[in-house]
Amino acid sequence: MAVNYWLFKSEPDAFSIDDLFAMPDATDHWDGIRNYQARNIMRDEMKKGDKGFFYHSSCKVPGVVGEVKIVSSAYDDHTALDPASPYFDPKASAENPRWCMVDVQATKRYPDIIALTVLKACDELSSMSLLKRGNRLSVMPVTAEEWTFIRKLAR
DNA sequence: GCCAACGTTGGC
DNA sequence: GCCAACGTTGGC
Repeated sequence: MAVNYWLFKSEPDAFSIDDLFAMPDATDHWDGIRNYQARNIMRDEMKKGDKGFFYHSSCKVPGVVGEVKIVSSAYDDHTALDPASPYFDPKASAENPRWCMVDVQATKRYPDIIALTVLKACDELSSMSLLKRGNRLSVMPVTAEEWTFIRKLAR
């Protein structure tokens, strides 16, 4: 099956690409997704071997900062069951965990951020999910064309 | 810190 | 099942 491409948003103050690189094997689980659309994407469409951009949001210069590889398919997000976790969901249970996550491994950090303003200026990306008005999904699909084009912007 | 856009909740 | 109220996201 062909490799699919994704974009993972994260607030760098909470979890940046450097934080991911600092983990053993530069790998961590992408927990805390509490949006059904994003969950369904992870659960139903993401698979091991897929690739993704790491995107920094809600910060001084939002944009794509590097690349990750998906190293596991989706499994239960245990943080939903942990009352001490900020991602605790009282409606989740062991029988119905509700939420899931995948494991991602950082593979590349771009020397310079590819800023959102730069992406917006590219006609080639005019239909990209990330740039659609009002889009707030924290995990979203990227087409092969967009993947190739954006990678070329990295130095 | 503001605000537009969107998702979720809960009363009816 | 509708919809108003509320909470969250995220760029600016």
